[in-house]
Amino acid sequence: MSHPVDEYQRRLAKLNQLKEQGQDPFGHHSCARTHSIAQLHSDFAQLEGQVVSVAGRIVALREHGKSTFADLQDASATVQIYAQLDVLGEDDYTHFQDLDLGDIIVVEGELFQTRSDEVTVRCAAFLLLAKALRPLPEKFHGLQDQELRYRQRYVDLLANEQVRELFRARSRIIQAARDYLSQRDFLEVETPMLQPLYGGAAARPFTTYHNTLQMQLYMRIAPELYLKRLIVGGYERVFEMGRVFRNEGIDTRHNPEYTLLEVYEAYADYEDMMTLTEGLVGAMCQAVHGALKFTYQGHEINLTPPWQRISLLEAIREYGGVDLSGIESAEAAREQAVAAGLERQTLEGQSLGYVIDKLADRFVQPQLIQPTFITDYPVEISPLAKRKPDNAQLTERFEPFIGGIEIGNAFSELNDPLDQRERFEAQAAARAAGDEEAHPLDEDFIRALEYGMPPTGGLGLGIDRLVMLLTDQPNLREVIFFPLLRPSDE
RNA sequence: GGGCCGUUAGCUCAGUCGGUAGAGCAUCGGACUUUUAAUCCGAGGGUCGCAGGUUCGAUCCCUGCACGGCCCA
Repeated sequence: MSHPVDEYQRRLAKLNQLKEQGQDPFGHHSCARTHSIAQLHSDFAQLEGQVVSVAGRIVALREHGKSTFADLQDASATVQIYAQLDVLGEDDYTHFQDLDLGDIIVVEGELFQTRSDEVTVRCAAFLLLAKALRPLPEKFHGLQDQELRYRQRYVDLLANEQVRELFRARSRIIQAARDYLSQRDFLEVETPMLQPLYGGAAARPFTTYHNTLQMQLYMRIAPELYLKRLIVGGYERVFEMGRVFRNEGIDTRHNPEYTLLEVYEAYADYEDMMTLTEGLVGAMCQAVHGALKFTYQGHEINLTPPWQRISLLEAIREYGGVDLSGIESAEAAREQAVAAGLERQTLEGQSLGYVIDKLADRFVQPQLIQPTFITDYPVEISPLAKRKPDNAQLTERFEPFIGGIEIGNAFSELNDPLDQRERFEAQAAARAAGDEEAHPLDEDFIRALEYGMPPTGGLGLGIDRLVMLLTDQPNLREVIFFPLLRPSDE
């Protein structure tokens, strides 16, 4: 080799050499596995001395001249393979030595223990099932570069066991939520992701186009308005867990597409939704911690019900030191907010409810480490929630917070079609005034309410954020397999 | 959108008060039949993110850009 050859070229040459010898690693191979690798360990007492067949990726190679050790990894575990010249014969042993880190093989041989008690397969035969043309990341540190980890999650996963485990935890958490609801007779349903009109949240949508129908469509920002139509239709307990799409910024707690759980229960109200939230989030926590306690970024968090309940205005007074009692105009609230340290510019022209919400975001939310329900949100920022019986300016709504993070939103659903129309009209006015997150008016949804919707409690939970909390991750992107990134140059 | 930080070998990271760079792992060659972050001997591998500027000379200083991270909006 007069010229330096890079690793990819080296491996490609090996692949071509194999093909010339009549072997195609990517061809059809029967790879009858007798056991998962985890079974070799768990059932070693029974399997010792027997011939087993396991398959996986080579993640380590230790060559000793006339014998070679390899570590083979499948989805369940890792096991050591021992290849010996006098067992395999010269040709096969040479082929074994030609294997590279990352190659995927199937190995057959007797199971034994080395003198240091390592469970090991004595390789009697092996077959290359897939050639890895690219080298693995560094074996001890794995792949650390955050950008690469997200862009090439497959490498992150194959190199970092803790990342594989993290996403298994995500799956268990989601399964726990489904089980919890199914056991309580909630029906899992599916509603449109492509919608002619979007609604159910304050957010800007992604827009798309249907060619044949020649119409603009929106990716849903929430399933809410469809799920409530199903309550009108007579189902009493429904839920949907699925992706929603919001055309807004990306940060440690926002990804443009994320997984939202929405639950609706007829003949229930927002207080029932608090109880449901406590039970549901508790079950999700149990699924990964086996208890109602966990640690998030150094904070001990206890999910034992009942969670703290405090109204939005009380919370602002208690946690933020801003007393808005008696304040009725947006201007007066804005002055208070600016005095407290909010930027005037962001509050200009906004409603009283908006100012209150911003005060809470800034001064209250970060302090809500233990699970807390903030209740009684202003009606102008809650266009789908029922008003409080004793105060028409507030709604029967709450947001749950854990670890300083908002994890959901819930209310007694507004079922008065006449009030709903007025709310939509107020939203239209807000939109005309420049609020791009205001709801468009959905005539068909009002018509559905006009057929009569029973009193209903509704709950939305941000699944990614809950997973982030329950797995102690500081960044939402850590719990989304393929977070959205700008394309790189390469 | 703003501020701060990062981008050096395939990977993990050092480093150069401005004189074109190092380690470990990985790779290649040699030794080694119970090792396991194997060990020992030897070797190759870099447009130091991209583009300009300052300078005799830039990976290092300056400006812009790209991508990412953290914080703020």
